[in-house]
Formats: sequence, structure tokens, C-alpha cells
Amino acid sequence: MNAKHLTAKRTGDAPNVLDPAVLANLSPRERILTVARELFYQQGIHPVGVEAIADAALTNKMTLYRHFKSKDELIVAHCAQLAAEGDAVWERINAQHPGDPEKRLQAWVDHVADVVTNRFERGCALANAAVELQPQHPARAVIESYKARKRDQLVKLFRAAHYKRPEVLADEVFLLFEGARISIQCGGKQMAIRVVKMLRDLLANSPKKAAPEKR
Amino acid sequence: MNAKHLTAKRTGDAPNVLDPAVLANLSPRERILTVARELFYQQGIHPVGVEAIADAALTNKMTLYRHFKSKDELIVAHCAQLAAEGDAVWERINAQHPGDPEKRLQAWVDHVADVVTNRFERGCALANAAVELQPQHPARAVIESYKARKRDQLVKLFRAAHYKRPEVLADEVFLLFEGARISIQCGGKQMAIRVVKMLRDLLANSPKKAAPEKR
DNA sequence: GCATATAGGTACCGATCGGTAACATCGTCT
DNA sequence: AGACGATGTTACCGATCGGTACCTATATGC
Repeated sequence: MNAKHLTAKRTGDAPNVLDPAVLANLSPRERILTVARELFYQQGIHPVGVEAIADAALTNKMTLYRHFKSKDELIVAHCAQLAAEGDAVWERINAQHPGDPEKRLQAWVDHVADVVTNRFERGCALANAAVELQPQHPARAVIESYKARKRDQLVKLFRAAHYKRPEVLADEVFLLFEGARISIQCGGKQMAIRVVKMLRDLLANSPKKAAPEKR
Repeated sequence: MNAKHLTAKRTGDAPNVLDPAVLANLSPRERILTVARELFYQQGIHPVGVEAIADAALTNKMTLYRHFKSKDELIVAHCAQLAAEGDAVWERINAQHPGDPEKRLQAWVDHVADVVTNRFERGCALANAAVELQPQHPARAVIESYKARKRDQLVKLFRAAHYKRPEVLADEVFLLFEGARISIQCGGKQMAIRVVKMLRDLLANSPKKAAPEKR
């Protein structure tokens, strides 16, 4: 009975993380967090009950409560997991282009293109969580520090790439990305392609300093 | 007992719409919608029960259900009200600067500045609702048509102001606005001032066609 | 073999939720 | 005065929710 309607195939290029065969190799805690990420993203946090999570995670409510003191703590762990994954993506991009800020920026835009054109895109999971959670909720601190970190990382990357106004550029691409993700959820699916073009134009046409290196 | 904790003073420049003295002049239906707008925005849609709305609206659950068949229908009416208010703001801006697209754009940016610097800003209420509501929810159609309308209105305004790439500019300012509102909720309060500066720079520095009028 | 820790299963609790029934009250129009 | 529609009040229903108690089963280490 455990949420079979969610085990249908998705893209073909990405295995359904809710497939019992995929889940079977994970520990109960990992299964719970994996399922929570999927259900929270698809349905939102409040509508998803802990029992539904436990069922889809091929376990039960008691085991869930042995790993997480409360639903709120599960939400915090869930957000921390999302933030860690986002940080990992950033590090992977950097690792693939060591010492080359230009290529890193382009790779980041490629990543953005993947995100916004994903047919299951429903906005940034952390931003959506912020919408649902009260400002006092402990998960909000995780979300806010993550978003601030993302913006700072962009600033540093633009500065390393010798753009003239790294802060302004970072704000622009950050807001365009955030705005696109929320807009896609509000029916603006065709905005996905346009925002990628906007980002590429921004990278190509924004003024740079004359590189002072090796002078 | 009706939600006294929400009747505290807000800014001083804006009267608390939940004040019983303000509510008293309204019909039950108007009171319910007014209270719903406030509670839904502050707490989100799912956490707010119909009884809490009825109480804060100085009425009761039965009267609420005499005006709205279900909570879902109340949500639809709530979103329709938000859309109508957004449209009214747009029309007011246009009416204040008849036949002057330039001034209309500047007035719109002034409006954006008011929105993002409001200390109670918690993102666009309609975008937040879209995050909380499933894609099949009838309110989603209201939200999506509103957002599409806003983007189209911006395109027409940029075209009327003789900008060279009205679609691109409209997308940019639209996404920057949307991104700023969601980012403010994610801790980026200082983004409010920066996005306004970005919008003004965009209006001032984007290329225009040579005005073909009166040739 | 035995002890221990982890996980599964079932049943349950109190609270809250969306929604309804039935009745009392009030204002307004004729 | 009387009728009627809109509103207020109370009580209630079934379902669901977060969270817990209690017991069993399995795996691991000695």
C-alpha cells in the first residue's frame, strides 16, 4: 500500500528514488530522508504525514521516531540534506574546472539550465520550505545560511573572473535564477529557456577589468 | 478570544486590517476574505484552519460555509482577490501617468520599492500559494493567469516606451522582482535595496529605438 | 548459547481538522 | 404584527494528524 502511485517511472534518465529496489540498499534513516525529500518536494511539507513517509520508506512510524525526535527535526534534517547536496553540486562544478573561474561560471549556468528545464521542477525545495515554515522554525536558519552562502560564492566567482561589478552581477544572476524557479511553478514553463539565454548574455556582455595578472 | 495576538499595531502607517474596529464596517464575506488574506499570508494556507479565520473575522464557521462551499473555494476566492488587487495597483499606476510609458515604468519601480522594503514582506502571496497548492488545485489557474498577465503587461509597457528588446527587459525585471521577493523571505533582507537599484539601472541604461513619432 | 542494539508491527491516545445539523436571534420589508 | 432571509451559537461527526507504548523479530558480538 506504500504510495505505489509514486513509484511510476519519471524521466527514464533518472531512476525513481522511491523505487523499493533502489531504497532497499539504504539504511532506514537514509530511506526516510530520501523519501521525505521526494514527498516534501512534490506535495509540500505540511500535507505529508509522517506515516506516509514511513510507509514509502519501507519502514514504520516507530523507526522514524527513533531517528528523528519529531517531525520538525525531520524537517530540519531534510533541509540540511538539501543544503549539503546544493553545496556538493557547487563543489563538483569547481572541481571539474580547477582554477578557471570563467569555465566554472559557464558550468554553473549549464547546471541552472538543467534545473530549470527539468520537467519536474517545482521551484527551489529550500525556498519552498521557507514559504511553508514559520520564521521561528529551526529549519529556517539552515535555509537562510545556505542562500547567503550561495550568493557569496557567486560574488567570489565573479570577482575571480575579473568582472567589474561582481556583487551586482552575483545579485542579478542569483535573483534571475530564484525568480525563474518560482515563476516556473507559477505557470511560466517557457521562462526556463529565456532565463538561460539571459544568463549567458549577462556573462558574455558584462564588463571586465583588464586582467592585471602577468603585467 | 478571536486572535488578539494579531491585532497588535503594525507599522503605524498602515492600520491593522485585523482590528475589530476596521472589520466592523465590512460584511461577513468581506471580513472573512480580509482576515483570510492576512492569516494566509502570515502563516501560510495549510496551517490556518477555517475556524481560526471565522473567529478572527468576528463571525463563525457556519457563516463562513454559507459564503464559501469549502475551504478550497475560499482559497480560490482569496487568490482571485489578490489577483484583482494586483491588477488594481497596475491600473492605478497607469491612470496616474496617462500616455506616458516612461513614467509608468518608473512608478512601477517605485511600487516595487515599496513592496520589497515593507518590513512584513514575506514574498508574493500568490507565488507562496502556488508553492503550497497542488498543481491540480483550482486556485492555481488563477495564479498562473495572473502571473502571465503581469509579464505581458510589462512587455507592452517596455514596447510602448520604445525599448529595443521589450520581451527580454520584461522578463528580466519580472524575474528580478520575483526573485527578490522570494529571497527576502530566505533571509536576504538587504537584497531589497539592491534590486531596486538594479531595476533603475536597467531602465536607465537599456537601449531604446530612436522614437519614430512625429517624423 | 546469550546479551544487546536495531528494526518491524500493531494498537492506541489526545488534539485538531473540514464540514454539518439544528436551533436561536436579529434586522428589514410589507 | 408577521414573514423572511441572513447571521450567530452550540454541539457534533468522521477523518487525520503527531506522537507513544508495547511487543516481537532479526542481526551482531562475545
